Amino acid sequence: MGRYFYTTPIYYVNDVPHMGHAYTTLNGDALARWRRLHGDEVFYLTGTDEHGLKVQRAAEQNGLSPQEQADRTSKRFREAWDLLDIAYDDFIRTTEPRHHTAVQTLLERCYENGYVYKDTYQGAYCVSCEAYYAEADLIDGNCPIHGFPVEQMSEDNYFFRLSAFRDRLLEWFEDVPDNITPERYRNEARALVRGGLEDLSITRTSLQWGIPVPWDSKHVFYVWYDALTNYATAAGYGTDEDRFATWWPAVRHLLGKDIIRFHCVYWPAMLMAAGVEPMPRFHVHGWLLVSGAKMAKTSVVQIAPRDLADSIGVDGLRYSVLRDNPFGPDSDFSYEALVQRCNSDLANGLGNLLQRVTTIVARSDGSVGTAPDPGSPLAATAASAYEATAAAWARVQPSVALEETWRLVRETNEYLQDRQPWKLEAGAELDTVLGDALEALRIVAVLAHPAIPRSCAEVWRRIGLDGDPAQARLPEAARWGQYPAGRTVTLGDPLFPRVAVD
RNA sequence: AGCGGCGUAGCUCAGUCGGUAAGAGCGCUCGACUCAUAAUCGAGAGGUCGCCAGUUCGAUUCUGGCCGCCGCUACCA
Repeated sequence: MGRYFYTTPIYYVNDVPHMGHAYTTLNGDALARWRRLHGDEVFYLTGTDEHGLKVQRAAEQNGLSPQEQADRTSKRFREAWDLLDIAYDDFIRTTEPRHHTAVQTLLERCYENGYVYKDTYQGAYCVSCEAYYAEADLIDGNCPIHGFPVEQMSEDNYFFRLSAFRDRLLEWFEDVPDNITPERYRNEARALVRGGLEDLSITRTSLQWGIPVPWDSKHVFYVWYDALTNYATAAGYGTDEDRFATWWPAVRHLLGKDIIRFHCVYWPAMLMAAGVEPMPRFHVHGWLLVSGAKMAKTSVVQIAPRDLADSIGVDGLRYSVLRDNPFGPDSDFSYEALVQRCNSDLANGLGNLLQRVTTIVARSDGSVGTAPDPGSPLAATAASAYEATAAAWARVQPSVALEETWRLVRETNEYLQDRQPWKLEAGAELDTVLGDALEALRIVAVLAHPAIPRSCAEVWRRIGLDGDPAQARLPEAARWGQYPAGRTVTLGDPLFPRVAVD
């Protein structure tokens, strides 16, 4: 039995949930469900990042306290994930006491180990923004937001000695060939390390909405170092060392490519500085693009998951997102493509298959299901579909996994076309053909469960099985021949109604 | 500019650690079927695997160059 601790980034509460957030969260949910199907111990973590200047600002604008602002937006993320059937095991908020404890513990260890020191931070400061800007961000020497001249300011900050970790980080890359996948992002992360690392300022005195530095209460930790630590917090760091020892070695971070630097360079260095082992593993994905524009930063095209789920269904959305957007490269995201995928794979494919099988069963033998043929030609298809599906999930390629699973759907349709059960008289041959089709549906319901849990449970129910495919245990559950004769099969409304294109 | 990535059928994408591997789905054309959600099944058309050169018995797969697109370049999560 394995152990898997999957994480999403924690989402910043100055923004409401959109498909960019949902993409990472759905992939994590499906991966977690796939592992649970194997009886593995799984801990799936998501949450919200609630400190920092932007939250303080948003709160002021809305006439709220920062905590109220955080409460309000954090709730919207939980609602979005509940709507999408995200089975998270923990939802962490960085304003929780357990997180304060973990951040203070982790960074105090870094401090005690000599990797944190006080120095003066100097930079271009915009008084209106109350924020520093890098020279490159300035527009003709002016603040990019207000257009006013910036001032050279300086303040005392604590710095993290990132520069001390270059060699150890490179050793980590050397020792762990799959520390970051896909490989393209591993290369990018390694290039960042090789390119040279400068120390980082990790505290602020100009800001109140943050976690206080334990050895110097005038400072709060800068929000990134607060945020990254959430993964350790949730595993029990600083509050439950036994629990931490159990889960930390199993940690796998899912993240978008835009935050590689923070996750794949800064975070491992912080862990090294604090003496935490081992290093996490990282699974990095690209962006969903809408007409070539990154969804997360193009406010006009921000799409709320709810709006899509309303028109194509929760499982329609889950399936399409996972199937059509390979985990790794950037991919195009469009409503038309979602609808197309729902109609072809779900309505015409799985849904229609279920409908034709249950219809024929309902017309014969009083709706009672029959047993499959141990020597069915579909047995080999089911076996290879499972193997290929499992291999793809293991490589963190949900789109490929679903493609492989759907081979069984397709070949079952071919099989029915070939045997023409609607022409057969009641008897052994008809029983065998229907038994085979029901068995194929049973196996598909298990293999597809990570992507479309709700629909698979309904398939399970309609073919007369007890419980839920979530309770099935792979790889045994994929073995051909387990559908029991004598169950009552239910004919219902189409499982996935076709979606109109407009 | 430096560093990094991407470029495979109309579309969305797999794949090749160099050799019968040029693939899938969708879309399209023709045909079959009618149990089923105008669904299903079969056949077919469609690509010099961005361009050029090199290494090799052989490259889409390796190396170099070029073209096109994109990301990062540090305190904006």
